[in-house]
Formats: sequence, structure tokens, C-alpha cells
Amino acid sequence: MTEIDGQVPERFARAREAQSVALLEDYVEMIGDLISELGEARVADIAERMGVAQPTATKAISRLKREGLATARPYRGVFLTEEGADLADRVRARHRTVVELLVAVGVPEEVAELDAEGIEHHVCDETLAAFEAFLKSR
Amino acid sequence: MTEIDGQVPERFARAREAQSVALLEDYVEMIGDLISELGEARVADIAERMGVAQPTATKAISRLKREGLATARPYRGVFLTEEGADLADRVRARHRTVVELLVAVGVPEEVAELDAEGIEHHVCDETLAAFEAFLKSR
DNA sequence: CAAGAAATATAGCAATGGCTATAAGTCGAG
DNA sequence: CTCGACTTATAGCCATTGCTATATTTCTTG
Ligand SMILES: [Mn+2]
Ligand SMILES: [Mn+2]
Ligand SMILES: [Mn+2]
Ligand SMILES: [Mn+2]
Repeated sequence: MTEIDGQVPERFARAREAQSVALLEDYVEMIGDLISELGEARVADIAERMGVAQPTATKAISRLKREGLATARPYRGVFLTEEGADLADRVRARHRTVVELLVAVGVPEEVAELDAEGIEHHVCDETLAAFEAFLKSR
Repeated sequence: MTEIDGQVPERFARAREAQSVALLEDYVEMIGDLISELGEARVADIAERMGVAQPTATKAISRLKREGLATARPYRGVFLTEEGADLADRVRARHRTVVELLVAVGVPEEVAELDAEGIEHHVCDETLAAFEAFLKSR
């Protein structure tokens, strides 16, 4: 009990915090992808790729704007701020590393891709560094 | 685009589903722990260990009851159904495996414990099996 | 260039998971 | 046995993230 009080609640709090950021991370990464692929990110495309209804995407974009990660011209497109673009790049790189790590320990490619979508948001910088070191040293 | 449409939305939907189950998993695992350690699981202890306010724990317990994972005698304790106890056991084992896997690839013990709390919920059976195989074959 | 079609925004609902404040039940000390 | 302290339940608030229905804007086409 002595070692539990404080540590376990802290652990759960960290997981909750990671979760609240996860949605932002997935949206900025995907908006970045759309801009790269199509030259712009339209709400309809964002919603389709996220697998949600269009108003749900619009609402998420509002949060991105509020948090300084994106801007939008009504009835036009969505754009990433510098901060948003930086985050997108980091998230994309982390996603790849997580998939590679999973594959490296024997997870089938397609399964790794599925699980990584959730796992990635809970991989802290230190863990990410360990993953990269492990991948290099094989 | 051809390979993206359908696959990516599916991936995000899976991560969302995993997330909606995560809270249930953490509660049943922890209630099982409390019953083992203290002989009973009281709302106050559950709330303290989860790091949330007591009414938040009470509300979560309502959901556990609704989903058939727990029962409760008002003003007494919380108990796991057979289904809840089974889930708790599986979740506890998976948690340990995830921590071990992280440590095995070079993540420091304490960091592994922190990240595992979130990661575990996104590790599917197939990935878990791969983790176990990797750990055995070292 | 005017409809009509398509895209986007807005309104409003529900469930979830936080919180504080307070009511109600339990239990132990005197 | 009762009363005060502790525990638990309940009420009611807020934010988030889904949804459908509908209004509004933009775009395209005849
Ligand atoms: Mn993701
Ligand atoms: Mn991702
Ligand atoms: Mn967990
Ligand atoms: Mn756990």
C-alpha cells in the first residue's frame, strides 16, 4: 500500500491526460496527410477519413483552432499552424516507430497498424527513444 | 487513396472502441486488487486509487453494474461478477505482459509501468500473443 | 447568371466522465 | 443507545465527443 498510494493514481491520471490529447494528435496528423496528398484539407475529407459524421469533424476542428493547432476559412479548408504542423510531424514519426517496433517483436504488419493507432498516444518520449534504440540495435 | 478509404476509418474506430472499454478494464482490475489486498472494495478506496473524486467512482461503478461486471450493496462494498472477475484476471495478465515487453526492449521499469497503463487497452489478443512469444524466445 | 447540387455550419440531443455541494446511511465511542 | 464522524449516494454542473436534422454558403452546370 505504501508504494501504491500516489503512484497508481498518478499513473491513471497520466493515461487520462494522454487520452485527452489523442484526438488532437490524430486530427493534426491526418490533416497534414490530406494537405500533402490533395493540396488541401476539406471538412468532408477529414470526416470521411476519421470515420465520423461531418459535424463531428467540424466540432473537432473548433477545438484544434481553440488550441492553436489549426485555422480554417469557413466553407473553404482547414490549415495547420506552425505548431500544428510540428505536432503532426512528431505524431507521424512516432506512429511509424510504434508500428516498426510492433513488427520487430513479431506482430503481423496489419495488426500492428491497427493497434498502433491507439498505442502511439501513450508512448512517452523516453519510451519512444528506447524503441528507436532497440530498432537500431538489431 | 484506394487503400486508405475504409482502412484508416476502421483503424480510428477500433481505437475509439478500445478507449470506451479502457475505463471499465481499469476499474475491474483495481477492484479485484482491492478485494485481494483488503478483503473488500469500498468506494472511497476505489476513488482514491483511481485518483478521482468519490462521486466519479460511484458513477463508474454504476456503469460496471449496468454492464454486468460488478454488483454493489449500497453503503457496503463493490463486488465483481464472474464475468467481471474473469475480465480483471485477463486485464491484469495483459498489463504485466505489456510492462515486461516494454522492459525487454529497453524501456526503464518505472516508465514502462506508466506507459503500460494506457498502452495495454490497445493491445489486441494477437499482439499480446506476439509479445508473449517474443518474451519467451529470448 | 440562375438554379440545383454539394459542401459546410449550426442547432440541439445523448452518453460519458470529470467536478462540488449536500443528503442520507453506517458505525464506533462514550 | 445515542450522537458525531465517516462513508456513500444523489443532485446538478461542465466539457467532450458522438449523432441527426436543417440552415447557409459555395460551386457547377445548363
Ligand atoms: Mn492514433
Ligand atoms: Mn496515428
Ligand atoms: Mn490501464
Ligand atoms: Mn492496468
